[in-house]
Amino acid sequence: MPVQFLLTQPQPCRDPDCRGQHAPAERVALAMSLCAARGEKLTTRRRQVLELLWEAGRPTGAYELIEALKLTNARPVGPPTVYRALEFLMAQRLVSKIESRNAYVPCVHPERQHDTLFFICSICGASSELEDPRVVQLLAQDAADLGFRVTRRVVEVQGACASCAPDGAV
Amino acid sequence: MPVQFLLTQPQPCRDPDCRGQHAPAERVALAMSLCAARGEKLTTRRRQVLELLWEAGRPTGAYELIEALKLTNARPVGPPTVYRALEFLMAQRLVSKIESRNAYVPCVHPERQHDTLFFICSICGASSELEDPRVVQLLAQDAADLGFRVTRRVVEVQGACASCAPDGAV
DNA sequence: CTGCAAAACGTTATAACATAACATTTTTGA
DNA sequence: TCAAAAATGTTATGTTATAACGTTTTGCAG
Repeated sequence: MPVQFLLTQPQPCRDPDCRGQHAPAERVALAMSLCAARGEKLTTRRRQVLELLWEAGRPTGAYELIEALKLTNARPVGPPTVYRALEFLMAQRLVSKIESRNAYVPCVHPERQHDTLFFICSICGASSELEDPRVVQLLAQDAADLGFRVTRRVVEVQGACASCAPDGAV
Repeated sequence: MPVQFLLTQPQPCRDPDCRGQHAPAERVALAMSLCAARGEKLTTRRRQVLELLWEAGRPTGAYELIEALKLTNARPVGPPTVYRALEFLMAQRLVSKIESRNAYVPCVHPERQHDTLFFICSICGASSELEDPRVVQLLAQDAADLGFRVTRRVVEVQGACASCAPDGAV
């Protein structure tokens, strides 16, 4: 059983090893404790951004986050504020960027070392996160053959999800 | 022998099955004949863009291409012109976009069905193209498990290439 | 060859994504 | 309590990409 499913939003989590909670509040609570353990500060701004990503349930652009923050904050929030929050959250592995969409998603299991693949539906926009150590292993091997030192993997599979293109459909 | 090397620029091509030519002019000639066979038109503009990508030898941004085209064309060339050329070249599988860099590279073996991986050096900017059917196979399997219909794969490994981080170096 | 329709390309403007530079506020710890 | 460091705010601008529409070129039927 080499593969673990980690659907971003639709609950419940299909990962058989997963014992965690899945509502946004619980996701954020986990993030808080992880940051505390690391001596990092999950400030209000950063927490707001993470909450918005969990609530969105799909890859979300930075400017969508800015608009959302303007609704709940007295003063408007500028792009650098959001980009700095995203930078922090990515450094803490709480969030990943979907490069092929210029959008951001919260990481399902930030407590793990994660080298995840993303399956992104071009129709509904949803993304599924997946861990597959076999892919990581192959890429490591290919990199080694090239004498290449890996720092980051971007694996984004685009297409139509099960809901949008059920079974035999085109 | 499941893996084939396809270095973007440094010649010769390390693919043992490769019998083709590697200079930009020959790359473009191959592209011409492929388009002709498909009933597609590799017009002057499109050819210019493809030539520039081959000459660059590394992932190149659209606005770099625009600047380069201004040097060799009487009238300035606008962004839509270059983006349309890139769109065509990508549809013909003559060019790929490196999503994590917002840059474009020519495809080494456009005559093949290619599902390639890219290894991109963060230091020198060079990219290596690689075919690994095993990775494609694993992603297909993961997609099937999710009921996901694949239309495009983005696999971009970032790090340091052999030249920039030789052997034991950090 | 002519003229029409489709394709390609040009032009202008603007949308979408991201960061540089510097001021202000908040937090931390001596 | 105060100084230094971290975080955030503010303004401006850089970078990447596309919408909308006009013009030129191409393919082809008549």
